[in-house]
Amino acid sequence: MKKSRVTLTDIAKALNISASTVSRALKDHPAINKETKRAVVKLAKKLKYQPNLLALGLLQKKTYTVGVIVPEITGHFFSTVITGIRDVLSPAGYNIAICLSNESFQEEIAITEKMAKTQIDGVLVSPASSTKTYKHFKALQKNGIPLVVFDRDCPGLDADKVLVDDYDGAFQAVEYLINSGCKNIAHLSGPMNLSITEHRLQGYLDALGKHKFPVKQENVIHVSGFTHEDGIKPAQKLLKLKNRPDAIFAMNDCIAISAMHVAKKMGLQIPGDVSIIGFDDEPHSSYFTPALSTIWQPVYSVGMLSARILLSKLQEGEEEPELRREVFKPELIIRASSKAV
Amino acid sequence: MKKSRVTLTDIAKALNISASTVSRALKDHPAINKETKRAVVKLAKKLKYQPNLLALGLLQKKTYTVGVIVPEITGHFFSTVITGIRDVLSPAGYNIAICLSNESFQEEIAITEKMAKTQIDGVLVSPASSTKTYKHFKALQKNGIPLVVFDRDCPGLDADKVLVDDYDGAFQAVEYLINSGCKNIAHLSGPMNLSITEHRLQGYLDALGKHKFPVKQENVIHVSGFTHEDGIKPAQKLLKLKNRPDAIFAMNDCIAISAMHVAKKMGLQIPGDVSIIGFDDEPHSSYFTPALSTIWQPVYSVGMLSARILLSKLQEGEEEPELRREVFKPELIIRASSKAV
DNA sequence: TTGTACGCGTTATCAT
DNA sequence: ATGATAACGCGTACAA
Repeated sequence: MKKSRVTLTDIAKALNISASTVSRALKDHPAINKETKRAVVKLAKKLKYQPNLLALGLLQKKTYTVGVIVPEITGHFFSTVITGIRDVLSPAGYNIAICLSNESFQEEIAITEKMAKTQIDGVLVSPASSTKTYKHFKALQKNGIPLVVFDRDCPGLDADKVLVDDYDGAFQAVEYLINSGCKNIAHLSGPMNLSITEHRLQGYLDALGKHKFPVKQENVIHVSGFTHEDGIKPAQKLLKLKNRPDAIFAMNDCIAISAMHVAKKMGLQIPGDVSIIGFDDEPHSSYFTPALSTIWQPVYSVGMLSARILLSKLQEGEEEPELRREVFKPELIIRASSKAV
Repeated sequence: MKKSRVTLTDIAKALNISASTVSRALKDHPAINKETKRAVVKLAKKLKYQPNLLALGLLQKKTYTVGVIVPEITGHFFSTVITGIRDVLSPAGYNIAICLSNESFQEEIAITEKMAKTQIDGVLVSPASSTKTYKHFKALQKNGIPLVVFDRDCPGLDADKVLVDDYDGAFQAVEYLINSGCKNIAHLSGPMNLSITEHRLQGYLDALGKHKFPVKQENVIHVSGFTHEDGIKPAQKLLKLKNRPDAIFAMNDCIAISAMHVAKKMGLQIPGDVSIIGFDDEPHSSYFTPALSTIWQPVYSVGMLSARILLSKLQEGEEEPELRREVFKPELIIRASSKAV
C-alpha cells in the first residue's frame, strides 16, 4: 500500500477551507487571516506537510535544480570543484544533480537527454575525454537550458567557459626543469582529444622551443587514462629509453606518482637522476617520498565562478548573447621531486 | 523569452490529432494506426520531443530517482560505492541523485527533507559523523520511502543495512601486529559517535585483550576528521610518548599516511621502529614508501548490494517487514609498512 | 479575507 | 483506431 504523502488538499479538507487558502497561509501571502494562518501552519507542521516540488516545477517550469556533469569524482579535482559549485548554488536555493559520465561519450549523451527530460534549469559540464561532438550540449542550449563549460574546453562550442591556463602551467613546469639544469625532458601526456592534454602538451613543446631544446618524438607518451595503472607502462617505456630522460613532466599527479614508483624500482634517484613534476596538487602529493613538485590550480574557485555565471544566466532569465570566458592562472609548487634552481 | 519545450500537445496540434493518440504512438501501444504512428514518431524526432518527467512523476507518484547521501566523495571509498550503486540502478532505469552531507548533521537533515519534497523513490545513506538522531530518516520511512543504510550503521534504526565488519578488520590488523612481535600498539581512532570508529576501536581493544596485552589510555587518540592534516598532531602526540609505540593501527589510510609522514620526519624507521597499518586500501596506498599495509573492503560490492536491496523494495512495492542486514568481511593486506610474521 | 476555476504535461479510462 | 475527460498537486488571476 503506497502511502501517499500529505497534500495541500488534505490540510484544506481537515480545516474545512479551500486549498488556495492553505497555499496562501503557507507562503506568507499578505491577504490572509492571522487565525487561519496559524491554524494552517500548525496543522501543516503536525502532519509534516512537504510541498510537492514536482507539481511546483510543472507549474512554474522551473525546478531549481542544476545538473553537474563530470567525468569522474575519484580524484581531488572534480570533487573540489563540486564543493565550490555547491557552496554557491545551495545558498541560492538550487539543488545540484551530480552525474558521472565515466569519461564515456555515450553516457554523457544519455545524461544530457535525461536532464532535458527532468526539466533541469541549467547545466555545468566538464566533458568526457571521449567526447567528440557537442550536439548534445547544443541541444540543451536550444531547449533554453543555459550551459557553462568548466576545466575541459569544448572548442567551437558557444557557451560560457571557466578554464584554467593549462598551457601556462605546463610551460612554467618545463621551464623550471630547464632552469634547474635538466637537459632531456620527457612528457607523460594525457589521452588524446582532450583540451587539457593538448594545452599541457603545447606548453611543454613551447617551453622546449623557447630554450632551443630539441623535441624528441620518443620523449612524449600518451597515457590512456588517469589511474596509477595507466601510468606504469608509459613510465617504464620512458625510463628504459636508450637516452634516458633526466626529467619527466607528467600530465597529472597520479601519473607522476606512477613515474616516481617506476623510477625508484629501477634504482634511480629522484631528483638526482630524474626530476619529476606533476599537475593538480592532490592532497596526498606532498606526503610522498620525495614530496611531489606539481602545478596548483584554483580548483575551488573554478567551481564557484562556474556556478556564479550559471546563476546569473538563471536569474536574469533573458539570454544575453555575451558569452564569458574566464581563465585562471595555475601556480608552480616546488617540492622535493625536482632539483632546486 | 523562456523557450518552452516541445510537448505532446504541440505535436498533436501540428498533426491535427489528439494528445492521447500522440502519447500512444510514442509508447508502442497496440491499438494504433501504423500510418499515424509513423507520422508522430517522425515529427517527434524532428522536433526533438522530450517527455516531461515531472508531469509523469506527478501522475504516477514515481520519479525513478533514487537519492544517495554520503558524507563526502573526496576519498576512494564513497566514490567507489557510488559506482557500484550506479552500475545496478542505471540499467534498472533509475536515476541517481548524489548528495553530500559534508559530515554535517544539519545538511543531512536538509537533504532528506529536500528529497521528500522532490518525491524521490528511495534513499541510500551513509550517515554523517555528526549525526546523532535518526528522526529525519524515520520521517522518510513514514513517508513510505524505502531506506537502505550502508557502511556506517545507525544503531537502533530499523532499516535495511549493508555493512562491513570493521570490528573484524581491526582485529585482524592488530592481531597481525602482535604476531609480528610488536609490544606496544597504539591506535589512531576516528571521530567519536561514528559506528565504524567504535567497531574498529573495539576490534583493537579485543585483539589486545585476547593476547593479554594491557590497554593504555595514552595509546588511543581520536582524530577529528579524515584529512591528512587531521592526523598530523595526533600522530605526533603518539610518537612523542615517553613509552613510544612500536606500532600504529590507524582508522584509515589517510591518517596512516600522516603517521608515516610524522614518523619519517622524526627519523624513525618503518617498520623497524614503528609498524603502521591503515584501513580502506586507497588506490595510492601501495605507492607510498614504504607501501602501506592496510585493510581492504569489498567497496564496490557494498554499493551493488545496497542498490539491489533498495531495488527489490522499490519493485515489490509492498513493504516487507523482514529487514536485511548484510555484513561483508574485510581482508588484511600486508605490504612493507609492517614487519613480516 | 476567502473560494473558484484554470493550467502545467502526461496517461488511463471511457466513449466513439 | 482515435478523441475527450479526468487526475496528479500546486499557485494564481479573478470573482465573491
